[in-house]
Amino acid sequence: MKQSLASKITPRNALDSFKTICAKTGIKATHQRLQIYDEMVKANDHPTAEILFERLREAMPTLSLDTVYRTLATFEQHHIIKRVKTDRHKTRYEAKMNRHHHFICQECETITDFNWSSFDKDKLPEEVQRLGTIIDHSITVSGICRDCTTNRD
Amino acid sequence: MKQSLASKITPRNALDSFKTICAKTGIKATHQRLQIYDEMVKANDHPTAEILFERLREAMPTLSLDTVYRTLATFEQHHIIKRVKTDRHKTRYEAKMNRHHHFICQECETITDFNWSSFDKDKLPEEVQRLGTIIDHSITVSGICRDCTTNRD
DNA sequence: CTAAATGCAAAATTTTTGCAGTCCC
DNA sequence: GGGACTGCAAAAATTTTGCATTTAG
Repeated sequence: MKQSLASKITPRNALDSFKTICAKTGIKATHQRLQIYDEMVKANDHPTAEILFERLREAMPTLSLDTVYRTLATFEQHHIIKRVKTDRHKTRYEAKMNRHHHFICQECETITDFNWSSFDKDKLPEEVQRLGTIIDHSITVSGICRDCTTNRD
Repeated sequence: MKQSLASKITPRNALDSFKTICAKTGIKATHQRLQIYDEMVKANDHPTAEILFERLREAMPTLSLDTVYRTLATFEQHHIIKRVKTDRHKTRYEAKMNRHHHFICQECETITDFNWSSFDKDKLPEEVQRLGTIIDHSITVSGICRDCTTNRD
């Protein structure tokens, strides 16, 4: 996989680096985008567009939900963030761009990242490579998280 | 993973076996469910609820889309079919219940199944097992399929 | 300046729900 | 017969779009 622009950026210098990302991708560094990106980098809970909107609204009362949607779509196109595939309908997003995998709780919908470096080193089977050009791949584990298991009747 | 009820059923005897599935799961074997299940077993293109509805409508003019949604939800609850996670909004479904993985074309949204038995034999890392009870897991590969690569300008 | 981005409102898309009637077990 | 299921219509939920205005480069 191609090294992504955002992969070297830590929360600490996210705001400083965002202008560089914009310069490289050719998108404009607006106030809204800056804030949305910052919030995405801080978030480790794979928020939906709506959740992100609620978080940002406090500091930006005039922000509109459609701008959040449009911005996230733009970020995704430029590989600044990723969509996360879940079984549910609401699309969720993450700014963590290095390779990792997801555990998704079927009960509470919490998404937890995990690493599996020995898997990451493996090549995908020939059969898959023949299907086309591979851009990305990851493992999704679905189950019931510890919290939900404990809290069950 | 627990062996699913539908996994031994081939298209040939799908209709015959559907009543058995219903008996085991305790759901009623209605005409609509029979037809929807049959269509799902025949389909190898991971259709959406709407596409399935269109296919069935010819033979069942009074079928309604909400019944298709409700039926697919019921089937999913009883592990008769699975939802397929895609980046896009429309939920897609499949009746192939044995372990396999997906290649999803980012251009045409075609989902192609592939097998990777050596991966399937591996245990997930300890780190993941600690997150909770694992129900299922699979690999999603995203890329551009051969057809889309060829047809590009 | 100018093309791109935003906010507002309205629409489009996808999925769910209430209810009255129908059908399986 | 009784509870589960269906169809209809209407609503809910999620995402997208058109347009006038504002803003970054």
